[in-house]
Amino acid sequence: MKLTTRGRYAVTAMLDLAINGGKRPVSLADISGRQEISLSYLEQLFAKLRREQLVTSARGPGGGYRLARSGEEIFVAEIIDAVDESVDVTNCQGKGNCHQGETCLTHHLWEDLSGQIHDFLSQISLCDLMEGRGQGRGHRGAQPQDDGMLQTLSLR
Amino acid sequence: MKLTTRGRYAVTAMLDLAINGGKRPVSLADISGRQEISLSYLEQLFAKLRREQLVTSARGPGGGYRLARSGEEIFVAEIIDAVDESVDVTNCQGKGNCHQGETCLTHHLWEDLSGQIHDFLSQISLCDLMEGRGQGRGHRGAQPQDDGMLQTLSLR
DNA sequence: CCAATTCTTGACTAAAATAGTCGGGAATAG
DNA sequence: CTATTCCCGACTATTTTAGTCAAGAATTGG
Repeated sequence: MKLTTRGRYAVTAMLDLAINGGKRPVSLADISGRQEISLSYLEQLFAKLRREQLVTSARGPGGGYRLARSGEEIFVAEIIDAVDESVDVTNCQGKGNCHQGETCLTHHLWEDLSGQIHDFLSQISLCDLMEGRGQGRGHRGAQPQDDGMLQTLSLR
Repeated sequence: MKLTTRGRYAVTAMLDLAINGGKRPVSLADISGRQEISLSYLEQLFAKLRREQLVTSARGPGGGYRLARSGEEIFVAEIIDAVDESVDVTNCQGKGNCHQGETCLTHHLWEDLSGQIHDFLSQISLCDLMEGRGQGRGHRGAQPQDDGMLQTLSLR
């Protein structure tokens, strides 16, 4: 798992698609204009998103992209995975050249940690983002004093 | 918030410090050897970690670095923040040039999302990582079939 | 005091990733 | 037809990452 501006672009574009995509597909030119992302760069991102079956495309006038599934079924982790190839944690995998197991230990720890972040982002759907809160289906019962999306996540 | 190999290096190094640092400080040369990270690169990272008061240093023979606090009180988010300056989400901040509020909307959403990841990583301490599980103080009661650190995080 | 050790700092470099450009296509709606 | 839009590959500029080098300051052990 990796978290860069590229992933942000992709999430932003998908969110734009979720918001502005009704009956008709949305053209990249539109997204480019609204989100101020270079058109050609969007093309590259959407090539990947399409390969991962997160969007479908339609050519010709009035064409564009639409979400391949409903916003509830598309999760942030999928989007980031599609465009950001994950970091390689591989210094010593398989080769057994890690002396006292130290290197392998920390590698596994990191893998586990990024796995947890991944799981976390797998619970936040585009729909959750649209509704203005990010905690997805791992919900806590709504508190009375909930004030939108800026509360912290509770992990109880 | 940003998540790159650089942050991984820092977490790994801090973990090494937590594991191998008892009474005596640990030299960067040692960490470099164990974790296979270039010494000079470690120096740069530790300069930042020191500035953020996550470690203390001692010069001279037998010198090195030690954690500034106990492992329970140092959280992954702090480490990553110290070395990875966060991404700038700023396309239109303040200037009010975001037309229908669209751009600002997604920017805020992203800020919130990365804020949540930040909060999440703020709950995982070095100690948690050492003990072989990453879920920090937001713990669930230990299940009988818990098998180390590779279980997924439960968000119930 | 001396010498080896270790941190401290800054400047520099190489390699990789990111962001963006360009030009030519192919499909398709009107 | 033709304008629109996706599609694709190659190319480039910029930034970030990772690593190098060199000089210097503090400190410990002998």
